Amino acid sequence: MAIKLSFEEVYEVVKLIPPGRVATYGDIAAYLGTRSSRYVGWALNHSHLDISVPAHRVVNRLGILSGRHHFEDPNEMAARLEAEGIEVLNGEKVKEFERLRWQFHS
DNA sequence: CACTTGACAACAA
DNA sequence: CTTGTTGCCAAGT
Repeated sequence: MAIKLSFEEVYEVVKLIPPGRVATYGDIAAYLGTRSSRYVGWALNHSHLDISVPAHRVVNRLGILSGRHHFEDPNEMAARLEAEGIEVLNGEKVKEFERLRWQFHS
């Protein structure tokens, strides 16, 4: 499907992440052809208006749920991941992140 | 156009 | 662990 514009580009990429997998801001940025991971996070910040965007599958390069504070309940992000079979340590870090990390366009 | 802001990344101290 | 700097780049003001 054709990539749209700006924020929607990020949304579309995030939607490509299958359940039980996660991706980093840097990976998404690279897939979009930019090196600005900040842009991805910033776009995701506006994604609250679009519930179809699985923002809980996006973590920083360490596998930390750095965006959990932006959910209404910080625990919800980890809860959603666990519901998909992803183990979360201390409710903030994805277990075996390197193995679960989704790689776009192999 | 100039400046600031970000759910980042990588490094320095 | 913390704080700070630099790079990055679209959107907001």
